[in-house]
Amino acid sequence: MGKNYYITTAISYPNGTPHIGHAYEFVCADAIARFKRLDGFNTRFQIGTDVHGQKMWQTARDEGVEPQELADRNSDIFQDMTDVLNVSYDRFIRTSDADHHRSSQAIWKAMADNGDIYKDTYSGWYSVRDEAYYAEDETTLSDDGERIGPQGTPVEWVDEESYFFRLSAYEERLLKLYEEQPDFIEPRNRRNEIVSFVKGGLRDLSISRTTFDWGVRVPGDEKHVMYVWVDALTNYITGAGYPDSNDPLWSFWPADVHVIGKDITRFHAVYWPAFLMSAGIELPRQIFGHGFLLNKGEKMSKSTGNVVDPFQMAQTYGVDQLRYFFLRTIRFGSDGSYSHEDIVNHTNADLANNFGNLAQRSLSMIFKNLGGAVGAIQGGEGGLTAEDSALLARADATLAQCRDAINKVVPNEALDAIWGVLDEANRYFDEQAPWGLKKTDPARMQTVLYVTAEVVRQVAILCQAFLPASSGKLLDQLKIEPHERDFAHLGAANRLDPSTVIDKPEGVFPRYVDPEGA
RNA sequence: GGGAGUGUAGCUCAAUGGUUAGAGCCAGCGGCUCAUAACCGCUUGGUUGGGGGUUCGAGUCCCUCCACUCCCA
Repeated sequence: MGKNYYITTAISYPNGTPHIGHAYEFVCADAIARFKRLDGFNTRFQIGTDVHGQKMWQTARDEGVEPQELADRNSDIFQDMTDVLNVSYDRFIRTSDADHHRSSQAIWKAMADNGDIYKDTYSGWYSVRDEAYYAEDETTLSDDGERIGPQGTPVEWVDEESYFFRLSAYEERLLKLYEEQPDFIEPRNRRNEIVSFVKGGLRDLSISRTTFDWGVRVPGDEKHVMYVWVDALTNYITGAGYPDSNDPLWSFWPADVHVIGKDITRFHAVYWPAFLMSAGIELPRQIFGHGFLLNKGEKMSKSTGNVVDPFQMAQTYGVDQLRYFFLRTIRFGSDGSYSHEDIVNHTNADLANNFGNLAQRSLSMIFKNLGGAVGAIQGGEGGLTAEDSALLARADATLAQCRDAINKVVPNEALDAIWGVLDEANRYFDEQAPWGLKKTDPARMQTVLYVTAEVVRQVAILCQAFLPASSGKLLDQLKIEPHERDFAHLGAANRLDPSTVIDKPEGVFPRYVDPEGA
């Protein structure tokens, strides 16, 4: 096994059902996880739900069910969605899991032992919906006399005993972290925001509540439950076996990257490293805050009714088609826009016409003219023309380009590189015109078909990270054994086996056609 | 109010201060017939948000204005 690689998404708050933004995050993280796995890393990928907090408690109460019941029901839907989207998680954690309670209590104790937790009285305005406290001057009175916070959500006065975390003591250490490890927060502009936030001064953080009991109990003081973010963030080390340093999973910590939405960067880039420093635990290597998906350039919200159901989208366009759209057309880290037209255009132009058709036209010729037998390159490697060699060299070089892109957490650039190969392969196929060679030089035709099939093989292997189901089907058609599908089988050292005999090929990327009357 | 960004072709986006600002999609023309109405070639398309400045040279740096986004208050 190769080096360890640990990647996580944020854990979703299952107060409602998943929306397309969740799907986007899961798919992008999955592409990276799959890529690392194929590239020989001993990879662990965690995803899950954050089921605690006052909001869940209240929603459950409103529905007349137990919080656990609500948590289970909605977490199931989130987990279903990750399965539908072919997301290859190793663990789907739920913060109600027993080991997670143990882990959260352990980190609490570690922080307390370090003298960073003290009990005091908290007085102030609290927004249940934001899970956040606000100062008086951050709130306003709405027209109907209700006090609302800066996000426009109602706040209520609370005056309760609470434990506090000495966040103020970590200001300098955090700034030092951002400076010494400039890629701790990516992309850059979010790093700048966090730096200026911390420079503005940090206040101690209220980290427990007594007004409800849905959460992880504070060790030694049962009437308190932990502030939801304390236990939520801890999920990342729970998944690595914390606090049991003998657990084999502990070798995965520190995580290589936490993939999160840009809205929760502060929790991950300020609170989380402070908690870990306090508890004496290594810090994750990187926090990557991705952008939001906009519907035709507009924010999605329940009030405008433009919220799209990811299950429905997967059904309509196909899972790999949806994954492709997310991964190719949006630079991870920037906001992205989607529309029906955009998705259809990319599905047809890139998947069906470019990749799908290249596979189909080359494999069909092999099936029809060679009885499915791929055959060897005529004359061995020395029999290759300059055009053949150039195309193969380009395909061979693609893995390195993809690695660069994945290490920068920009999958779209990996796909740009792959599609560059496909463009060239279509051009090559056209210029070589094997259908003309059929009569004039059948041996040459066979070499052209071999070279093209080899490029299709390499592209399909690379694409497994992004389009797992379709790529798998293509590799099936090429009779590539499961153990020959990782990245170690790319490049000149492992060409397509000349003894391969394929069956009648079938297209793996259908064109999207709008239903009649739509 | 303070701070950080963004603004480039109809659309989505590229361009260490350095030839004539590029690519994909869309559109138009031509070619091909292996293939999924697919593929290949060519073409149209730009006052780089406006104005000013620095420079031999500015999409890029500076000032200012406009529009939008985000963070903080």
